[in-house]
Amino acid sequence: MIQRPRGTADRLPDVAPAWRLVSETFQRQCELRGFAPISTPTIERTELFTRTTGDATDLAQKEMYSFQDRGGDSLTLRSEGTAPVVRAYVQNGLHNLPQPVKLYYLTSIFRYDRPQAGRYREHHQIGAEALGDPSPAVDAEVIDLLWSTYRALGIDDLRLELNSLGDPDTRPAYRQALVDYFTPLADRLDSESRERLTSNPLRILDSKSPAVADLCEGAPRSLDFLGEPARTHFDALQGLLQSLEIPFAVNHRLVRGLDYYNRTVFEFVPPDAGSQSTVGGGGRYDYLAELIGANHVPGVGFGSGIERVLLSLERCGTTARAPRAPEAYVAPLADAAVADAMRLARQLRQAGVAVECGFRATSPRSHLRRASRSQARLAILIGARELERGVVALKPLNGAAQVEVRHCDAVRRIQDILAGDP
RNA sequence: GUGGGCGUAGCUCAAUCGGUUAGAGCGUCUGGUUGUGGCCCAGAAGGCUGGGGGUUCAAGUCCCCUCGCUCACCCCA
Repeated sequence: MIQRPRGTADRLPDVAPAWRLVSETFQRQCELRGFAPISTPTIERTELFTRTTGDATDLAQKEMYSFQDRGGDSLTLRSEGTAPVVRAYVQNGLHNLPQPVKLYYLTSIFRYDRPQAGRYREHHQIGAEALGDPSPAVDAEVIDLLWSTYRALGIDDLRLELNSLGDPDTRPAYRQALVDYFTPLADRLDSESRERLTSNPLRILDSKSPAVADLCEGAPRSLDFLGEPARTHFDALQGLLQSLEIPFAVNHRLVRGLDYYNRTVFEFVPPDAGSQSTVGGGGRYDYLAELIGANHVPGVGFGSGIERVLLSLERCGTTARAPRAPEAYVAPLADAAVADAMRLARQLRQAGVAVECGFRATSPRSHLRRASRSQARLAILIGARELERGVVALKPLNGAAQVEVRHCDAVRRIQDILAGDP
């Protein structure tokens, strides 16, 4: 049998309540802050991702779902949320709106990677981007949005880690300092880190190898290389987070996996920090727009994996409320009653009553079994007898007595019964 | 891309040393005398034992390959 592609998932109805809780909670937090929804295409030109993400990143080197379309263009399934939003901002002239432009999205992300716990080839992210304003307050606002979303979901055990990577004019000096530090220690680095010494020295700091981690302890810190504006920005951000009472810890080894970040980077990580444990993360990317050939547009944002938020939700014991159960169940007992049953069901639904309809004429026993299992509070029976006399039988499923009402009064009487009036 | 574990019904699991027609619980469907639910009872449907090859008189069981799932590495969310 044909099965779903590796690393993808069918989302069955039983997970819908939790999923909806996450998306609605996030949406509400966004709207409380004036963030507006945006969606971008599932496919983008491949260069959008390769030029922004960075050539040396794993994402660009081996994780993109790229293909040629029939016209010969190279397209890529969205591998990351930020670059498409920046592209859309520029392409649609959103710089003509009051700045910053605050946007949010809920979207699928595709990365060709080996699946494991909390990691999929297609996963989903909630994300937000604030474009057009370089102020540290915008960084704080964006972090507050994500933090508040987690809190509103009952997730209170994530650790916020923070760092600043500085600006492009100071990055080379820091990069060189790292190279100078690690080069004499090269024989103690693993092969991957040795390669990064030339390709992407910052990412050595990210290594989980214990031996490399030890070496990182003594490595130069990005904060010591910040220029004056970046320094001021970072200090201001920390002050704002403190006044918002959002706890955080500076992590000198936090560098993030995408190259376009400058200044602020942050991650929310769970306490049982496994290896791929980031629940959400982001940062500032003031030079991203230029990478795709646009004018300068400062920006800051984040992405958070919904599947991982769901894991945190479970860990913290948050449960979503069950979906609405049908209130009434309409049971045709004779073939001639099916049309009537469906018509009555429609009238009830138009009146706002959730109704499940039995589709096949069968025994009362069978219908009532279904009605019970459907959680409906009331069964509405229509058989040959009822048709003949222009009535329907209403049977409350809580054991109360069955009553007969005229067909033309049915909707009103049913609403009364469901409302609790006799 | 690398390594470990696991693949039997929709789900959770049995099946002795390699031995007859692969079973159970749950779930699903049907029925339990006239048109009345839950509980209970009965019955039915549902399996190429992931797939392919090999060893053997005989394979769910042993061997090889492959696919899938899963966990970890790498990396990300």
